[in-house]
Order: sequence, then C-alpha cells, then structure tokens
Amino acid sequence: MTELDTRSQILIAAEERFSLYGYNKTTMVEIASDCNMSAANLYRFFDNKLDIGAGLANQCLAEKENELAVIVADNLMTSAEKLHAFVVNILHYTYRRFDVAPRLSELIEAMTIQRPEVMKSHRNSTIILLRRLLEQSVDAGEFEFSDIDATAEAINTAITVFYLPAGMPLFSLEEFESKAKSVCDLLVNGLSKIKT
Amino acid sequence: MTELDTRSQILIAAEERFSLYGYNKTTMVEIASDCNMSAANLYRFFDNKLDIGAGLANQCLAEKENELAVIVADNLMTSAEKLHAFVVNILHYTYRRFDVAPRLSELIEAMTIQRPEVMKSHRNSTIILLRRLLEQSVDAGEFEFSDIDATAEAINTAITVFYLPAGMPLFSLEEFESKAKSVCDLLVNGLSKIKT
DNA sequence: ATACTGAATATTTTGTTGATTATTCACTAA
DNA sequence: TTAGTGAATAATCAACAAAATATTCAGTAT
Repeated sequence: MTELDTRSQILIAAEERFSLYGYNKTTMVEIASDCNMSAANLYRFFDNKLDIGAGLANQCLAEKENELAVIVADNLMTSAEKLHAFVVNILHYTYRRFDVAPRLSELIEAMTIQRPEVMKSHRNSTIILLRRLLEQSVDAGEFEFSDIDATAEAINTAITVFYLPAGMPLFSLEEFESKAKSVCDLLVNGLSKIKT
Repeated sequence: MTELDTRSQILIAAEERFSLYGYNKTTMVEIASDCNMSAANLYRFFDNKLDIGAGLANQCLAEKENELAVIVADNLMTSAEKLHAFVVNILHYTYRRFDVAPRLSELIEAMTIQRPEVMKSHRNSTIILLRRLLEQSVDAGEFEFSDIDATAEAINTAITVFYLPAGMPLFSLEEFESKAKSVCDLLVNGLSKIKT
C-alpha cells in the first residue's frame, strides 16, 4: 500500500470514529486498530492527533466550499439569488453541524482553538468565492461597487452570524432563514445598479 | 434604609467585587460583609447570586444603551455617520470587555448561558435604537427602505460579529475597525436615497 | 532504506474526597 | 410586620491520585 493510501485509510477510519463518538472520545489506538496497525505507526503519517483532525476538517470544509462554488458557478440564478443561496447554504451547514451532527462540530471546535489556520484558510476560500460571485455580477451588469476585495470582505463580515454554531440555540432555523433573507436583501440593495 | 437603598447597596458591593475578582470568585459572604450584613440577608433582596448578577448586567447594558442613544440623538452627524459611530461604539465596548476588563465579561458570559433573557432584552433595546436611527434618517431625507422593522433587524444581524467577544482574538482592533467601516459603507449604500 | 511494533514516558482525563460556598430555615430584635 | 441573624443543608469547587491516552523511541522484519 502506498503512503498516500495509508494516509487516506487513516483519515477514513478517523472520520468514522469522529462523527460517531466525537474527536475527544476517539483514541489513537482505536483509529489504529481500525486500520489494523499499531498506534505508533499512525505517527509515521501524521505528527499527532490534531493533525489527523486538521486533515479531516480540511476535507469537510473543502466539500462545503465545493457546494458554494457550485452556487457561484450557476448560470440560471441572478446574482442576488446566488448571494441568497450562498448565505442559506452556509446557514444550513452550520445548523446541521449544531443540530444533526453535533459530534463533528467537536472537531471544528478543536480546530478553531488549536489550529486556527484551518478556519482562517476556509475563511479565505469563502471570500475568494464571494469575490468571484461579485465579478460575475459585474459581468452580468447586475451589481456595481468600488472595491471588489473590500466588498467581498464586508459581505463575509456581515454574514458571520450564520457561521456560528454558538448562535444556533438562540433562534429557530426558520427565524435564521428569515434573517438571512433580510440581510441579503439589504446587501443586494446596496450592490444593485438599479434600486428595487 | 429603604429596601431600594439596600438593593442598590448590594449591587454596588457586587459590582466592585465582580469587576475586581470576577463573578465566580466572588462569594455571597464577601458581598454581604461589604454591606455589613449576613449572607442570609442578601436573600431577602435577591433570590440568588445569579439575580444579583442579572441586576448588575442590566445596569451595565443600560449604560451601554445610553451611550448608543446619545449617538442616535445627535443632530450634527448624518445618518451614515451615526450608524458608523453606533457600530464602532459596540465594537469598542466588546473589545474593552474582552481586552481591558475581562473580569466583567465573566458576568456577561454567565448571563448569556444562565439568563438568556437579559441578553435578549439588550438585543431588543438595541434594535429599538436602530429603528429610531432609521426613523430619523427618513425625516432627514437621507435613507429610504420599505420595512423599518425588518431593516433594523437586518442591520443588527449584519453587525452581530461586533458583539461577540469570542471573535476578538481573531483580529486586531484596527482590523475590526476597518471591517466595521466596510460593513457600514455597504449597508449605507443600500439604504441611501442617492447612491454614492 | 521502509513499514512496522511493543514497551517506556509524558500528558490529559477522570474520579474521589474534603473544603468552600450557596441557599434555606427557624429564630431574634425592633 | 420588617430587617436581620446563626446554624443546618445542599450544591459546587479544588486538589490530588489513579487511570487512560498521546507520543516517543529503541528495535524487528523485509
């Protein structure tokens, strides 16, 4: 088995364990024995448990980014619709992680605290996607703005609530969806060439 | 001494202790002896320690609301300037609590978890202030929008990041100030009668 | 060299127990 | 009746040992 195969075998075993029992309750021995190897051998592929977590988190977040990229690439939606779909997608992802698969959010929590660069890089990717959305909106003659980078950043800042699982218990999903709609409307109003 | 006097005497003693040593490390006996009374007597004025905390938190948040009310009432600033000042004030308050007076944020944390209605009511007051700001902006012929309540809520949602002490370690105060500026610009653009 | 292991060590978590602290209550003083 | 107390009880916290777990390392097999 190649080194790459073994790495992904470990990641698959870890994903199974982490999503079932959570990051903290999963031991290196368990992951190792799922892969029919000793715990010591895991260290030939990952520096430590946190790095296994980071590998997995990067995978999960990359999937999320792909979903968002699909929305941005869509050419049937208007830019306003895309932005709304974008935000709702983020909200639903956050909600799911808090409500449906709370085990995996233990991993995200650990990353936020102990591997902030993982979340930072996800943040970056998201802003790049927003930037692309804005570029396309200009091409389509729908939005206009002066500084595309500042605008992408500002939008990301304004929708930060929808990223935070900590806020989820405060309102129902329906309430959050309605908030997402109002915020998008407000933003779109500021971006549109022609005011609605 | 009237009952009201005793209540505020207790709150004063509690404020001193809470801001010096934090909510958790302050004991009922300490508060009581600061007021020259027995711990048991505190319970004639407050149901429990959490209620003393809630009384104090309400006071602190009311002060914050007053500062914001002053900004809204100002008649030298444009509506755009008011909104910006409003957001920056919130940001600075959050930053101060996280960076300068972390002891008191222990109290806010306890309230967030164990007395969510305290924070909810503060949230409400803030939205009412934003509503007033919007009313005045219409009178001044500066902003226009369809639904004032939805708009006030949407603005509040968009500026939620600036309320969260948890986010403070991620960026410097300067970075947050710049974010506050971009978000305000974006919002103002969407609200203004005449686009800039 | 490369893939791996068992056993040793270091770090973290868990469980337990004593001490602190919050809260209640029966009571006194005015 | 109102303001207060000391002492009893209940809940929480802190410290420390024991157990579990992460990580390292010396060494085996191919």
